[in-house]
Amino acid sequence: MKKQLITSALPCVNGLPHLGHMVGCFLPSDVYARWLRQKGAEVLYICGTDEHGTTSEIAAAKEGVSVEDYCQTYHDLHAKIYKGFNLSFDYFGRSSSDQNKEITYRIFHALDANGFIKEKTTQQVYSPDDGRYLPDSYVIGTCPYCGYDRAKGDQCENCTKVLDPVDLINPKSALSGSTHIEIRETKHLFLELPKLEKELEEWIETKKGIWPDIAYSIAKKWLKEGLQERSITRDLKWGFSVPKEGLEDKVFYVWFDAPIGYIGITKQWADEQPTERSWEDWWLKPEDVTYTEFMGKDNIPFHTISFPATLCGTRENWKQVDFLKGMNYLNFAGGKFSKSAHRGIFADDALTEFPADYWRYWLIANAPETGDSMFSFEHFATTINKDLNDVLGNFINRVLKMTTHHFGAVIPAMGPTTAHETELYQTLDTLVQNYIHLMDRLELRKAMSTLREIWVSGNNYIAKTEPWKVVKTDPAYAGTILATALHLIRLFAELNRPIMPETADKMLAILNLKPEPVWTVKPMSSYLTELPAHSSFNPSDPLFQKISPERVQELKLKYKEVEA
RNA sequence: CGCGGGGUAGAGCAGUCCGGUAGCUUGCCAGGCUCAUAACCUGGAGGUCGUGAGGUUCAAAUCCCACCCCCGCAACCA
Repeated sequence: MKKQLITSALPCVNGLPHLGHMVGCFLPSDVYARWLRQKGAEVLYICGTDEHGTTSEIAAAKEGVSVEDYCQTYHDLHAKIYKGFNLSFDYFGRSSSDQNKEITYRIFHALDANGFIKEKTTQQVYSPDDGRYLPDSYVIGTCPYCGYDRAKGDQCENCTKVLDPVDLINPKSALSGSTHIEIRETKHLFLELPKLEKELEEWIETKKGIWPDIAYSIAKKWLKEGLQERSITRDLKWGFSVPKEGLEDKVFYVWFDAPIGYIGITKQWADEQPTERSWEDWWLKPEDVTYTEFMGKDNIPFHTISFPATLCGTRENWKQVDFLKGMNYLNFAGGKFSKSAHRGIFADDALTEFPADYWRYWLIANAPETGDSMFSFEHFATTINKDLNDVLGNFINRVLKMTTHHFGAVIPAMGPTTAHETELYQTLDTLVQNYIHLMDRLELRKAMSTLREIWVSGNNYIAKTEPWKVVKTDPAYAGTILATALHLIRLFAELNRPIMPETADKMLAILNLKPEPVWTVKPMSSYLTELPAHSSFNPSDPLFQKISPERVQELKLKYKEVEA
């Protein structure tokens, strides 16, 4: 297997992630990274905070701290939350790192040398009282079309007309409220995307039917409309200063250096152990690497057009994305997620309510793969109660209790098997193959539905063999049944591992086992018979707890979920 | 006519590319079991597949056309 490079979209350092962000890129990428590692692949899983841009500058000013301190604080906060969700990044870096600066400059110089960078004079809004240029959306005024008096300079929220800041009547700064607004001419650099359009189109065409529809169709849409020269610099202080004569007081636009951050962060990782790690092995030897990107749909244009074009224009042999897992949005039944309005579930709050594995399972099982999906506490509670408690948790519990009661806390000896076991082996051989196939293809919801079927097959086996009866007449066969069931706990643990790592470890710990670094599927006839007889296990309390209807009501109130 | 996605049992979804008896989960009803977290297993009821007595076809959820409705995005808010 080739080396597996995995990246999750870099979260903006401002603002904390909510469930939509978790399911949009972090959790699916983590599940995939864990899955591939478990299969024995050499994986490098990269993420980090995206720190540049106007928003960081302004937010830092509001908190009265330097932008460097602000970003450090929030970077650490992000890292802590992701750790709480058990995201297994090999490195969680920063787009503002020196390493990223170095790579960004290298790429910029190559693009410039190859004639893909163009200098143009543009008109920008300047606010003398704020002492800075204003992004379009930071200029507010009266919409010339509908008269709405709080229209933003990029678009009127009331009539949805797309605007230019100069169109606004009585424009003022959204920061200071100052009405003293100037239009200044300023030089900026543009990436000449039209020159690369044909190459991009040919490349995207090779992804038809391979990438998720949403990724392919969004890329095609941009190409169909024709690419435009895209500005890669901004009049800001916070960012990488532009290494070109006459432009040193400007910085690169966040969308230029953020995707390059995947590479820069890889170098941060490599620099920690320079003798053993090489970032070039991952990014400049494309034939050795399979690269999978994860992101929400808003990120797709930048990862299918701008970033590939950026790499392509260097004429160096950069690794381009092989598979792009684009996700739709997870919405909240109570309306848009809003931290300030305390509406919706943010990642830090989520962990105070339930263990990470509850969220991980629900979010992956309900991932918005084909369309936007909705989070509601009702649905969450039903899934957790039914799938995790009744089907999986109860299976483990009934097997452990029954075995302990009749045989003590040891794995009973495995005797001759019957048609029941043969049927179980056949069912599971098929289901496990399906599960592997779906996980490999990143069809997460279908994979979870198959995983559930696998758990159900355990309960089904117990129901058919009725060990509580058999033990009275044929204790040896009852031992075989329960030994088989204990083996199932190990199987389930291995299959659960990418999704619910903590639970999987607990399940293995019950059997006094440790996760095997590499798990390879074997025929069930051998996999479900190989644990040594009479080895002890640890009876455990139920692994999951149910969520009561009262608790659901409390949560709905607390997070402002309204009735549908 | 801005762009994209969607409208399939009460709810949440699959099936649509490559037309051929409408599937899954949950909820509901009944039965089995009583080892287990009042859990588990089995069976059943429930859908004119958004609308058009539209087009193509022996056959349409699936292909074509028109229309309606919902969600998201609109390139300096990551």
